[in-house]
This record gives sequence, C-alpha cells and structure tokens, in this order.
Amino acid sequence: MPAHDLELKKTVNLPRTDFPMKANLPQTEPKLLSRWNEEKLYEQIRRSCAGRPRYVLHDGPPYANGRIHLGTAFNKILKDFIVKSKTMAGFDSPYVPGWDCHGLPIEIKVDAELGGKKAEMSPVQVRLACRKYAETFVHLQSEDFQRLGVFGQWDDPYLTMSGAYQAQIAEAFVEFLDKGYVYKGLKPVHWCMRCRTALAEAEVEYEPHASPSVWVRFPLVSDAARIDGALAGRRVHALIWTTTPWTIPANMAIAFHPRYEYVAADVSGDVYVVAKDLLKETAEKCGWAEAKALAQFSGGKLEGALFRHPFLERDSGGILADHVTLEQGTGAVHTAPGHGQEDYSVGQQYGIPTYCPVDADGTFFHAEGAAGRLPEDLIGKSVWDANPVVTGLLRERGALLAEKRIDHSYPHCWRCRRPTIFRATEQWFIGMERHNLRQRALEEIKRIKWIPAWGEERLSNMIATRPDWCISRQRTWGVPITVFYCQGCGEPLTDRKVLDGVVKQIAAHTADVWYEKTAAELVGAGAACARCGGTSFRKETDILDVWFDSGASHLAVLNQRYGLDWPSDLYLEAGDQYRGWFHSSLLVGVGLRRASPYRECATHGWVLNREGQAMSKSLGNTIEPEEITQKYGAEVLRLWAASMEFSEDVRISETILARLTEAYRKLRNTFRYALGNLPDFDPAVDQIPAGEQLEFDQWVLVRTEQLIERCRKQYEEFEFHKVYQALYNFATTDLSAIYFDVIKDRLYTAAPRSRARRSAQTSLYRLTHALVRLMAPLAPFTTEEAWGHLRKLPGDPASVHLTLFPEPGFPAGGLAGRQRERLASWEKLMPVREQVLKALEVARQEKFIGAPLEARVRLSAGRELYPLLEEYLEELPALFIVSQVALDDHATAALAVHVERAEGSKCERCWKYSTSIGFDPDFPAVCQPCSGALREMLA
RNA sequence: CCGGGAAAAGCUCAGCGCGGUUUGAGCACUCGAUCGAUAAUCGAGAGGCCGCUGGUUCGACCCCAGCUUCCCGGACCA
Repeated sequence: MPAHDLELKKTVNLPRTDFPMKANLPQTEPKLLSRWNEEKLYEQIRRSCAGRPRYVLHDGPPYANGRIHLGTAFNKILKDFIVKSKTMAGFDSPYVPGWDCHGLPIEIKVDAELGGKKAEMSPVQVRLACRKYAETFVHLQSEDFQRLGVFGQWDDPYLTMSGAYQAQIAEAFVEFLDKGYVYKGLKPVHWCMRCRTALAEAEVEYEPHASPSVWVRFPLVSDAARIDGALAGRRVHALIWTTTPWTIPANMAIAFHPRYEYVAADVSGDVYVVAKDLLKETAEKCGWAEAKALAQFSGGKLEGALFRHPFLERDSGGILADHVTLEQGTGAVHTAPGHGQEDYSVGQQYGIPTYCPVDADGTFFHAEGAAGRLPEDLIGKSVWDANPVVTGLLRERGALLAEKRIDHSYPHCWRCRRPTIFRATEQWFIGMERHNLRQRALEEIKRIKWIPAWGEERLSNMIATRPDWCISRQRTWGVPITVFYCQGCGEPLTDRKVLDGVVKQIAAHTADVWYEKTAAELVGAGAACARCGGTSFRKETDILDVWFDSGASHLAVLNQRYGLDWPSDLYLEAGDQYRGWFHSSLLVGVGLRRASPYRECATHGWVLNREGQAMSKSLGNTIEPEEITQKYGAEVLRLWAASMEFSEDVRISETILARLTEAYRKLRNTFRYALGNLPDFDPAVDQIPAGEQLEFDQWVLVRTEQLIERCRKQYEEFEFHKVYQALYNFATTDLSAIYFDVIKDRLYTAAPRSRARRSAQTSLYRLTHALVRLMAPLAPFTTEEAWGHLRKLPGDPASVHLTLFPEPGFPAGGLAGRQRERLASWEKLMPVREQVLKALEVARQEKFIGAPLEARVRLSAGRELYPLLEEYLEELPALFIVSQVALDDHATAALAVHVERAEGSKCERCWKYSTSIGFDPDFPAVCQPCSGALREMLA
C-alpha cells in the first residue's frame, strides 16, 4: 500500500469501541452478577419503583430437593421476563422467590441417609435433619437461579419451613376447621400391619405374590323381574371374583359397568349374572357344563338391585362404576370401600359407609358402620389367617363356586418387605360441598384470566370431579394438624382460643414446638373437653398435606411482611400445576378469602429434548442448565426461553443452542457496530433535532418507533417469542442489511462533525438507546454491558435495569407530521432497492463488476415510480451503495434496471467512482466530496 | 381408559377469531461478493402432499369428524 493511501486511511472514521466482539459470557456474566450484588441493584430497583402501581407475580415454590433442571430454569427465566418487563413498563413489580420445604420426598431421602439411626431419634431430631437437608438445596438452587440473571429478593425468600410460614399454615388449617370445612373421615390407604403405619405410594414396592382368588355368589333378594322379565321367579345370583377373600366381610356393594352387556345364565337351575364377554371364561373356571343365557341386559339395569351377603346379615346393593373392566373376573366387582381406593370413591358417590373391621395390627374386630355381626371365628385373626376362614364359611354356605391360586404383583412395604393391605384409616378432609366450596371455586375460575384460555376448562373439570381433599398425612416432616383429643372420651378439642395459642407458639418456635412440648403445655390452662369436661389431652400425630402448605403461600407471602398485596396479579407455572399449586391455592383462597389468590393464571409447557420427548434422569437424556451456562452462558439460555412459544411444550438441543448462539452474536454485533460509530458523539451536544436530520435517518427512527410499539404490546401479552423475533428481525434486516450498510459511507467518509455524519450518529445513538432498553428483560447481561458503553443523557441511570422502556415517540420525537408523511417515499424505494440488488448480483455473476461501487445503475420506470425516483435521484447511489445512478427519460411501463460500469475512476478515500478525482489539486487522489471533507477536517 | 394440549421448510416462529391467487420471515444450507463492522459484513439461490383420512363448500393450512404420534394430569395395573 502506497504511503499516501495509509495517510488517507487515517482520515476515514473507522469504527472503534471497547465493546468486545467476543462476549465470553461464561466469564463475564459472573462478574456482572457480583457487581450487581455489590451495588444492591435489586434494592435500587425496588426504591426506584416506589409509588408506582404494583404488579405482583407470586412465585410458586419449587421443591427444595436436588439441583435445578431445565424445567425449573425455564420457569424462573419466564418469571424474570415478566418481572423485568413489568418493571420497565412502569410498574412496581417485586419478586419474592420461595421454596417448598416439607414433604415425603425429603423425608424419604433423609430416611435413607439416617438408615437405622432413625429409630433412636426423636421426631424433633428427624425434623432437624430434614430441615438441614432442605436448607442445603434452598441454597444451591438459589445460587443456580441467580446465575441465570433472575432478579429478586434472594436474601429473604419465603420458606414453607420458616416459623412464620408454618404458623400461617397452621392458622389456615384452624380457620378451615373453625369455618366448618373440616371433617374427620375414613379413607383406605396402603397400610403395613407389621410397621403399623400408613405408607405413601412411593413407599410401596410391587413384588410377586400368590393370592387365593375366589368366585363367590351373592343371591339376589330384590325383584328379579325388575332386571329382566325373563328372570321372574328364578334363583338369581351375582357372581363376583376377588383375590382378597378376607375383604368379603367388608363387602358393601357389587359394582357393574353401566354400559357393558350382562347375561343371566342358567346353570342347572341357578341363574348367574355375569358380563357377557366373560361368560365363557367364567363357565370354565367354575366348571359349568352348560350355561344357558336366559336374558341379556346392560349393566345399568343392575343398579339398585339387592344381593344378600353370603354369610352376614346384610344386603349389598348393585351399583355402577366405570372402573369395572372385562380383563379378568366376572364383570361384577366385589366392593369393599374400607379396603380399596376405587371401592372407596365409588362408595362415596353412593353414600356407602367406609366400613373397615380390620385394626392397625391387621386383625379383625367388631367395627361399627355396617349391619351384620362378624362370626367370632374371625375376630382377632389377622387378614392372612382370615383367608381360609372366609373361604371355609363361603364353602359351608354353598357360596364358593371356585377357588384358584393366582400369582400376581402385589404391594409390599419397602421397609419390612411384607405384603401390605388397603385399610381405611381416620383422615382429615376438607369437604368440597361444605359451604358450597366446589361451586364457589368453579364460579371463581370463571373470573380468572387464563393464559392460554383452555386452562379454565382444565381446572374446572378437575375441581368439578375431585373428591374431598384429604389433608392429613401420617408423616413427620411437615406442619402438624394442630388438634387435641380428650384422653377421657376421645372427643377432638377444637377450641379456637386454644388453637390460636398453638399457632402463636409455632410462630415463635417453629412447628417443632408441637413435638417438643406436651399436650398440656401446648393447650395451656383452663381448657376442657366440650363433651365430658375432661382436662387431659393428647396431640394429633398427623401432619398436613404439602399441597396445603404451598396452597397457603398466598396467605403467607402476599402481605405486609413482604410488601405485597393480596390477591396477586399472576401465577405462572407449568401445566402440571393444575393438579397441584393452581388447584390447592384456589381452594385455600376461596375457602378462607372468598376469592382466587390470582387474577391471571398462565401456563408454560414442558421442556422436551430434540426428538420432542420428555427428559428424564432415568433415560439419561437430560441437559443440565449448568452445562449450558458454562458452555454458552446464561444469556443464551435466556434467549432460548425467549424464542420459544412458552405456552406449548418447548424443545432444546445442541442444534437449537448453536442457532441461538449465532443469533446472539448477531445481536451483539449490532450493538458493537452502533457503539463503534459513536466514540466521538456526545449526545448532549452533537444530537441533531429529528426534524433536521436526513430523511433516511428519520426513516430508521420511525421504524424504531414501530418496533417499540410492537415490543411493548407483546411484552404486555407475555408473547416473548414475538418480542424476540421482532428485535432479531429488526437487527438483521432493518439495521444490519439496510440501514447500517447504507450509512457506512457517510459515517466513514464524511467529515466527523458534518451534519451528514452527525445526523446518522443521532439515529444510531437514539435507536441503540431504545434497543438496549427493549431487550433488557430478555438479555440482562449483554444489554447492561452495552448500556455501560453508551454515553448517558442527563437522568440516565447507571444500570439499564433502572430505566423504563422507551416511549413509542422517543426516537423520532420532534418530527413534524408532514415530515413523517414524506417518509412513506422511502418505503416505496425499498422494493426498488431490492430489484437493483438483484441486478447487481447478476452483473457480479457475469464478472461484469466486483464490488457494487464499480457500478452505475441506469433505471427506467413507469409513470407511477418515475417522479419518485427523479425526486430522490441524489439519494439513490447511497441507498443502492453504488457509485452513480442515472434515470432514463423515456419511461417504460415497468421498472427496469441496467447495470453499467461506473464513470470516472476510483476515489482512493471513499472508493466510489467519480469523474471528479483530482478536482482539488491539494488532494489529487480523491473525489470532490472527499476533498471537501478533508478540508473540513484540517480546518 | 378419562380430562387437557400440540402437530407447517433442517431450526425457531408469522399467518388462518372474518375459508378465496404459487403460504411467509429470520436463521441454518448452497453459490457468490467484499476484505474499512473482519473469528465480522453484504447479495443471490435452493428448501414445505401446512401430521394422516374423510366431510362441509364452487373453493380448506384455516371450519367439522375420525385417526396417528408426542406432551401434561389422572385412572387402571395393584
């Protein structure tokens, strides 16, 4: 390169900036995070929002067990989008994160860690171990979430195991009790008779087991003709099959499927009602030589029929249930509500008592709740020993038609490995019909805004059909059900004053106080049993369902303590929470506050892998958030979350992340280009009023205004993927491909302080100022970095996260209406530009030109376009990035583009071809405009 | 099996509350340009039985029904 070229190059205003091209996110993000921490940025944001209208997103507590996964990361990032965008839209939007700390999964993990030691430990010691376990993961998860750039009150989150929260849970229970929602009832649960304990689903293991299966007949005692005329006067029986003969004493009903076809089969005089499709198999099992069908009818006919228990003095009614199947048995299902979950729920529907004559040891006793006294042979016998006794009784009465051992998988206790049983135990319930709770909840659902709309139907269906809420668990790690029982008569003590006193003690000492103190200490002086006047009590040992804990979060958190209001504006969780948190929170809200704790409820989808399948640890197809932050940076993970339509299931894969990394680079380079061309631009003095800018620079500002409008609206509607696409398309198309490319010549070659260059810089500055803020909720790290490199206007805070979104009128404010109208011309010129670029491409393919600046473009156009092109002829070379543009006088109908070699020679400074090279003797190698610029620079 | 949801270029998304020309964008891809945004930038091109099958209609990606696959919750297995 000749010496004078070097000299000329120095006079070109090339970009320079400290904003690096390479982000190095995994290294730079933690630095920014610690800076934000030191500066207490979240608190600054809170202070800056004082007095604004409030917008409360109430955080659903993740379970404090294990590290975060992509699902929880996705959830938190989405919440952060909402909180940050609401804040920047002018709301006071605090974010108080929380954790769900009680419950079985933790207790089981701790159990496993403690092993045999647990037996020697007191409940308080076990609870302490659970608390420590939960604390560990609260801290780990907190760090993980903060690493993602989620802003919030991390130094004071809500924990369901804190004393205050536990007291709130207990208080909520007491209120439910006081208002009359709570009752004590029986419900079958997995029960280990050796350990004398209820077992959760997670605590039973299925192992092979041999059971004595039996076919038993129940004679019909109601009018057979009502089932079918052909049965009048016949000896009709229902025929049931069961693998647990010992539950026959607890039989209370016989269930039929409402839509299946049944036949009444004559077997040597006795008539048996059996599902049509199971007749053949049943005949084989029972050894019937001949079974003649007398009648056929649908199961619905059997509802209300009465059958006599084979050896007890009571009748079992015919009922209808969808759970009856045709896979095994007879299609007539022995129903013992005290010993089976489905039997129980169908029993509830028919108002059949949950009768359970088996005690905690698994032995029979004379229980209340059903007619017919058990034979003394059974009393005191364990259920396993009772099997032969029952079959013996059945055989004696001629009720046993067949018996056959069956090997099947059967639930066993995970501790002692013994087979378990289903046994009705006393449980606490919240009655869905009490005070019309169900109906009121359904009404309330209609008032909530659901995003997406189908959420309403989904939760309504669940609430409409759910059974009463069983809120008790036979566990240690949780909030105790704070009820006492009279030692004398067993009556529960539910005196509100006493229970309120307990709540206070929990608030002061955590719920451990329930286990540390005696009943007498907790009750205090002066309490007496309402029934017998007794003054000595024992404590309830059950704890509350953890869904009750988290369902009460709105009571514990949306209050003064956290500076929040009840109800919240929004809940946002994955779709599994219709069964969980959305559900329990609504019931607690409607029950205790007569309204939903959320005005809006948004759902996001599940995170799936590349093939669209669920990720699970057992399949080993998971990607950890930490992996992504370490390899790509949290910003890329956030862009991933932003680019997805979150209401549907979303996918993640290496390919997707690679794309996003590239998109990230493009966005970053957009900022870099703008910042690189602004080092000598002081917005306080160098800005040109919009009305005095070049039209093309006005045009890009108006485009920016449209972008602002769109983005603000889409943030408001939580359509983050549309914000992302809008921002990204704007950066790639409007800016990189068009505006930046076109103004490059002016920025580089015009005199630094010329109006032409300052006009472009003004647009660059203003659009960057807007763009950085628009993108801040999605990309908090990079926008903060860019903001730091952008010169501030008076009033601009140090952090972009303390700013508001740009107003739609911000970029081109001061532009007169007439000027705005003129910009429509530029929209019309854009298609012309596209055609010119195509023509240049053809010329390039033909090797007629290389760089576009070697070209002169000759246009001819029809009547419509010609005047416009003529008007803007001066601007066209810049817009097309060619050296010259000529316009043919005889206008053709359609636009035609001809590419010619540019006239003159190449200016060594601006590289455009010109006939004015050497015009200025002082600068012989440059064109006339360049010499002018050079003179200006030297002056 | 029941309740809810989803299916469109390789990827991420528009579009279709009001059915009507060959369905769009960006990225990725291919080819080319540039070497003054340079581990950047610009241009052009090629990619789609709009999951399948029926129906309504003069006409369907769009409306209706059924099916297939996937996801969430529940039931069953127990």
